[in-house]
Amino acid sequence: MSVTIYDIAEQAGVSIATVSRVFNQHPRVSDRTRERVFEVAERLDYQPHVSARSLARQNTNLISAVVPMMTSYFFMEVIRGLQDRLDESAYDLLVYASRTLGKVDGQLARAAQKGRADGVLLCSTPLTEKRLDRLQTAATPVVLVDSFHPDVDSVSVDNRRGGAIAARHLLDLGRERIGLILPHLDSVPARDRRSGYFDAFQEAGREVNEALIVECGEERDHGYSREAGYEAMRELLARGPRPDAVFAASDVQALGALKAIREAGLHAPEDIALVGFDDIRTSAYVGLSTLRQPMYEMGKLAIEKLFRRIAEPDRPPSHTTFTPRLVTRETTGASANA
Amino acid sequence: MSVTIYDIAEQAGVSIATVSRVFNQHPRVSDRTRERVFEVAERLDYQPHVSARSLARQNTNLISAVVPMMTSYFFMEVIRGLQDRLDESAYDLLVYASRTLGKVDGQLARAAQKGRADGVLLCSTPLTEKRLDRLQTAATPVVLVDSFHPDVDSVSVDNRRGGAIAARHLLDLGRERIGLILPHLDSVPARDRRSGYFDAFQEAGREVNEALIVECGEERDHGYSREAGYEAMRELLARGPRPDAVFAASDVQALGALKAIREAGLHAPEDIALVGFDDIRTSAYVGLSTLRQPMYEMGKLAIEKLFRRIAEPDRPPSHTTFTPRLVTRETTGASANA
DNA sequence: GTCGCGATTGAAAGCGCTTACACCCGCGCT
DNA sequence: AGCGCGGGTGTAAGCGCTTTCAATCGCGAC
Repeated sequence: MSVTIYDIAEQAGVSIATVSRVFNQHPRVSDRTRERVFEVAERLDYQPHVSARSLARQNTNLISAVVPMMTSYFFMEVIRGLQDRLDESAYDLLVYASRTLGKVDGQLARAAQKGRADGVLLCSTPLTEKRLDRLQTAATPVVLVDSFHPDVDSVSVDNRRGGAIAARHLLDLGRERIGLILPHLDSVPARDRRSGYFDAFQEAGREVNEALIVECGEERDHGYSREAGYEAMRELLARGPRPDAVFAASDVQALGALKAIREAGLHAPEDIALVGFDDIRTSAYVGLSTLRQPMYEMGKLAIEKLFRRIAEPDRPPSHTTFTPRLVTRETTGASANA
Repeated sequence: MSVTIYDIAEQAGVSIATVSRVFNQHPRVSDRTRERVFEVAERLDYQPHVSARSLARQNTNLISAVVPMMTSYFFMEVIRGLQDRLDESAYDLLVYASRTLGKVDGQLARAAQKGRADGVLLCSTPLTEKRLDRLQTAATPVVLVDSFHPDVDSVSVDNRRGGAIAARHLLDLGRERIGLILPHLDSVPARDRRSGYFDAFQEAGREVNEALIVECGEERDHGYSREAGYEAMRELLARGPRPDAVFAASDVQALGALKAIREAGLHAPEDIALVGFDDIRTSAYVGLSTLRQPMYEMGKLAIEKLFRRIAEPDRPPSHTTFTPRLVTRETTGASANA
């Protein structure tokens, strides 16, 4: 049906081996033959068949990225980083996204199926032993993004440190009653940010007031939602002596919290200083102080690491941790400049 | 190296054909053999090799999506729709994203390469004859998203109608001097929204005042940026008798415009009513009136159409146009309720 | 004039799977 | 007893490409 190397070989009067060599830039092909082959290929509008090539070469030039909750700005940016790096290579990107963490194992299975891709990027997903097993029997190179395992390459953010920076910032402002709004604690980053919050108090020689901590029980989006933040803030305001500062472990929640604050007739930062985490787009717009992660760079680096591992499967695992950067805006008293 | 059907055939005491049949749910396999094969496969941890299967079957179970400017919320949602629909199928998604329209042809070439994918989704990209040619010689089924060509399936939004609705809304508010902020006019949706704006004036028997139309010349993101909107609004304010309403052809621009309005000491909607287009996340948050497109549904439907076309390559092209829905919020006088 | 060598090329064996075709077998019929 | 039939299975020919190995051809060196 469609044109193959056989057609080209025939019309160019050479063997298919030679045609293949031409397309693979094999050095030992005479210039004359090369030109002839190219000429015929052009004329017939030849395109190599990807699957055939993959089968013969035993590689796919494909990278799969498993990305739960891709809706978030975080992953958008990460993926942008991936793409930009991949653009410079011959690899294409297979995206396995899902709304829930529950589907991750299914996606991972598909992503790492034999002959599917040359490498897998696993994002924001704890690497259980079972998952590791699957990946190892599949012998697929993996890089973890926003997650950690000692035996596997990873690119992540020091969420704990970030949490500490956030809490510290609020402490530095002289606030006394600093609340904490958390997503569902199944989320590893959430737990780490929480730990950081505790760290900051400890360092400052202050006691954490557990009454000021609210965890969203919501399943949907793991509690990473505006609504969850809104409810949490209302809860916090209802509970009793009101906080004079709040660290929301994600920006979407912080935005919900901000709404609750305003509805209560209060103001940020005067009545309640507010810090989020992530630096999503809206944050800049509304002047929310937050912790920014180098998402784009993480994406680029992840691909970089994956390439390195594909090239040298036996190199020791490498881990990179970025420290999130505090971005102070109106909600903690910086003057407007968004 | 890794386990193949030969290994299974050997250990199960059958031929490779039978093993293959078992995995393809071929009806004519005795229950006993089937069980034996499954048992061995399980034990050896067998996984079919994707490329080999693709080559033999001449299909890939892959769909490629070419998505310029994926950063936008619009595409996030579209992709979410794609994913949700694909999840129910055996297909995986290949994403070709790029920041600029300039790379689209390269991406399209890769996306539609022979043996790469069973179908292509081309988003927000005018289908030139050259592109159509390439796709037709590749014989790859295509569905256009947010773009139109009579010969090819498409799912799109009636941008012209949307533009008219927006302008009409402002006219209905009794505004006299209604400005228009446009992205770069290379963008087809931008041109259509502009036409709609003209339509509304015509219908209302009113004259368009060209002095109130500003087009962003910016190349980056095709002028779909906050900065572009900001500059455009300042330009508009500087030009002379100031508008009492503005239709910004995209929300990001509208947000920039809103900032410029506030900086000028003015208020929306009192001094200047503002309508955007897209309903990005931040819009709900800041109370920007806008036109909402059913992005998620578009994604789902696009896949649906692609599947249908893959199944029946010769069916006549089908076109679906969604009409964007006006969402009125504070910037055109609705009371706060975000 | 012959030999050896490197540069070119072709033949053919895969890569792992699907599938058309043929074969075998046991069954119910006549 | 002989026949046709259909379920269950194996054989083998691809799918379109890569790559090893060997063959061929000049060409300069002897």
